[in-house]
Amino acid sequence: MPRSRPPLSRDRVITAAIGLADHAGLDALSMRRLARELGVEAMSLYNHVTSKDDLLDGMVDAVVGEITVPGPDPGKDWRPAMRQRAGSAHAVLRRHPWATLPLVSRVNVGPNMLRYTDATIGCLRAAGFSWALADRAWNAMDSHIYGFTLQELNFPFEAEAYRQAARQYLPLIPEADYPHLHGMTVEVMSGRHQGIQDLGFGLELILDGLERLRARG
Amino acid sequence: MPRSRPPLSRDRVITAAIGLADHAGLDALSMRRLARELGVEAMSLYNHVTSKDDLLDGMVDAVVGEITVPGPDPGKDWRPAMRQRAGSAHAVLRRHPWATLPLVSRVNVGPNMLRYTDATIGCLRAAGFSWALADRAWNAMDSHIYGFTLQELNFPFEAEAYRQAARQYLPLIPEADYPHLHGMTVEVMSGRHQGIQDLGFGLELILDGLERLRARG
DNA sequence: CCGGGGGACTTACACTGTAAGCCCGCAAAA
DNA sequence: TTTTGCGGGCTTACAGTGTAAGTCCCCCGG
Repeated sequence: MPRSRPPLSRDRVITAAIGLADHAGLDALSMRRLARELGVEAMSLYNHVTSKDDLLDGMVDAVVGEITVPGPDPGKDWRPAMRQRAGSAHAVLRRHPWATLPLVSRVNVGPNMLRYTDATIGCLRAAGFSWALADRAWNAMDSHIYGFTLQELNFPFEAEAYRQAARQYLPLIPEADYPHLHGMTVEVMSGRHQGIQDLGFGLELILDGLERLRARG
Repeated sequence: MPRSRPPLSRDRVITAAIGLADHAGLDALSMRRLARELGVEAMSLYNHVTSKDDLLDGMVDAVVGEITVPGPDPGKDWRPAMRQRAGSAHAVLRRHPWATLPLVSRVNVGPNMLRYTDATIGCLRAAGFSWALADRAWNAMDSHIYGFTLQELNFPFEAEAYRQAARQYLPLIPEADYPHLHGMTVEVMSGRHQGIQDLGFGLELILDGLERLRARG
């Protein structure tokens, strides 16, 4: 006898949707498929979610909830807190590769998102940033985090796979037409420097610049 | 008598698709709708485009073709060339607001894209960047450009409209729960500093940091 | 014991991308 | 001039999408 399944709920729907997107991609997330995963019919989902967009908003906010929020008092140096914030956001977005696009391409005002940005602004303010500078600083750091993560998602993560990809693309990049890009590709293939960039490189440039502006008052 | 329309071609299809996406949004771009716009049936498009993804690739590459490419020799200072490149990319992506997402979320190897990155790398190399540093520099700058543009697209452009938006969102941000974000929102509403950020702020931080690294060799 | 309501269900609609096959008109070959 | 081939537009069809509307049943409070 099929035991009566646990009752549906908004949380169960969102959690299942995240799981589905995680291992089958966002394209595979359709209301019918998600319902099947939950042992339910498609239209039943609409008792807990007003639309697919609403579902997506819930998914994104749940993912943002996984990010470690910076503490309110950064102490003498605010930069470690921001490094940790960026690292955590990046790690979470890597765990849910589908999430970055909806995160950056729609306004999100879920509770986790609000808490996340509130903590960030609070940390900057406590470190002595003016409102205006905190706004710009937050914007610059997030631009980097999201932009970097998006670019990174298009490429293989492992160094060896990255070299393979370079070799695969090389025929598309004849030296006569694109000498510098060709050279860069060969350089990557050689392994002399792996193309895997780290988030920290650009982030440190930004943090250093911000610290100078902050100190200047 | 209806004069026979000009013959279809890949370029005509792509150009019409860009026009449609520009003024009706990417969601409105369906093969049937695009065909109607061209006075043709949907399936006819497939004689010039292998799939909708192929069409999207073509559209993105055409948009990238509008970006002004940096010259090969930056002279004494490479930074003006990169400023101009970033500004041009940003302006183009603002002209085609739908384009940033497909640009960052898929691998693009169209001729314009290749030319664009080739010129960028060439410019950095000519300025004395090592392969490795040029790669990281390029990555950091593009992360900022794309991340910034994406964030910006979610908000109104005009200062007054921005203040309006802040006022509209304020009820969602009770001071008790989100004191700092609330404070920031009030600050924006007051007009003491307009939330409109400029691309240059973060970009200059990155350029300065890169110049230091370059000079250090 | 008897409503009433919440939640899952069925059906239906307009729309999507695109595979398969038809058919006409024009250009090159005979 | 006639024949032939074929490129490019056309029609039809299919599986899949989000979701509006309406039905039914079960459980819980009065």
